Amino acid sequence: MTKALERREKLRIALIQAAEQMIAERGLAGLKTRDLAREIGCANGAVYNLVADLDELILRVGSRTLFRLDEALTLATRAGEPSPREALVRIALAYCDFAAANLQLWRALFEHRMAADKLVPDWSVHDQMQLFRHIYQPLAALLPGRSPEQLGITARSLFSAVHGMVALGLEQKLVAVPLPALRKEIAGLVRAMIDGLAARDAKASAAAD
Amino acid sequence: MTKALERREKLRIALIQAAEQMIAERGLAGLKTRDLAREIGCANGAVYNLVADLDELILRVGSRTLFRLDEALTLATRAGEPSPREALVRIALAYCDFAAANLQLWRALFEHRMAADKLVPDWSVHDQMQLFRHIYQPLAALLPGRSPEQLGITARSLFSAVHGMVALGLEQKLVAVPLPALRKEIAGLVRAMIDGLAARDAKASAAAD
DNA sequence: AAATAATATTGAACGATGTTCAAGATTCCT
DNA sequence: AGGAATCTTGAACATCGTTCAATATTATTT
Repeated sequence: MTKALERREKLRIALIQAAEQMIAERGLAGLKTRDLAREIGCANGAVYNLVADLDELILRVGSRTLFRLDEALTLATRAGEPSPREALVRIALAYCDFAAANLQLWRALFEHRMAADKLVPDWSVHDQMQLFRHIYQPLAALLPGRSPEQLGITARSLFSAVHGMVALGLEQKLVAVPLPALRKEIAGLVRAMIDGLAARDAKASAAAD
Repeated sequence: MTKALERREKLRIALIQAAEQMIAERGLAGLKTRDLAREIGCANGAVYNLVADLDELILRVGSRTLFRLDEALTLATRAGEPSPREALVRIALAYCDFAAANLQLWRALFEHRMAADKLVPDWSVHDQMQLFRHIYQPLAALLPGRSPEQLGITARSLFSAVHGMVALGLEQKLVAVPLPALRKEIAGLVRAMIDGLAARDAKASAAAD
């Protein structure tokens, strides 16, 4: 009972890789079971032996994308000894760069929507939370007066704000903005947000004396 | 040659309204030509006498949504005489409230993606630009040192940042955050961004003396 | 007002798609 | 080696958006 399972596992991996490549090349809407089957050399029905449905396959690709994104964000603050403020700027720019370099795969993370009745499996939800931790530590250094809960919320807000700038900035619909200009804007607004938050906390802490 | 055209025009309007209601109730993916045809009382093929394809229909609904959103943002700063800073906060909260109250229609604005070859018609692109103008005026009052071009870019960045917070905040995927908490977060981060931007500009202008 | 031309509407049909499942091929255990 | 268990297959199904020849309706002409 090993030969069959080995083959299955190899095919499973090939399937996920083929799906990743297909999304990267043709977008989430370009992912077709028959093309996938032809690509990995099996019947189209066989896809459903490897994966429950397309939703799971998309989530599996999303998991890989999130992992690579996590690596990119980790790498962003490795070089030198950036201040917490500059670390946050670097993370934001790394997020922007990753999205630009992996446009379709990054879009798929947010475009995909499960059927209303089915719910996202645990392993997928868990992946998504990990991103905020990159922001959490520098933010904690910058805003020492805040509780862990407050910091978690603020970290998510900061991430969301940068995500919005990247999302609308990379959208062709609105005025196409060149990538360097977008990076400059992101860096500027991140610094402004941080300064504004720190000033507010400093004032609150002074008033408490 | 008037009887036929009148009927057509009435049906066209009914079609767009039916599509709007259907998206609001079942989401963009729940929009089906056969259901629309049954709803407005015509053959499913007749939909293509009223509208080129589903893309156009979705854009027409989007146009209506953008118009209502514009109204909501206009209304936000009408009452009282808010300072520019508070006007921007109100606009951001109005955006959040509109998105929450029109969740599916608001999502459709950003979920929809044209086929790669076809391009968005002019009348639809034009609509989208108008939103930034609400932000432009208060921002110009707060950052007097900036050129119109700089203000336009910053206005778009501010809008994008708020959009990101609303988009990820209303997403069920991530930790579901209650609406009042989201509104508080948005107000806080908008104030922080404005303060940070103003402080930066003030410092630059002082250095120029 | 009747006949004819022009136009609009219809709904069956097409091609694509995700998904299922009985039949056939393969693998595993004794 | 042979039978049981399992896996793979690809044809079939349901559902889409979209098209188009046939039909019904409206407009124009005599």
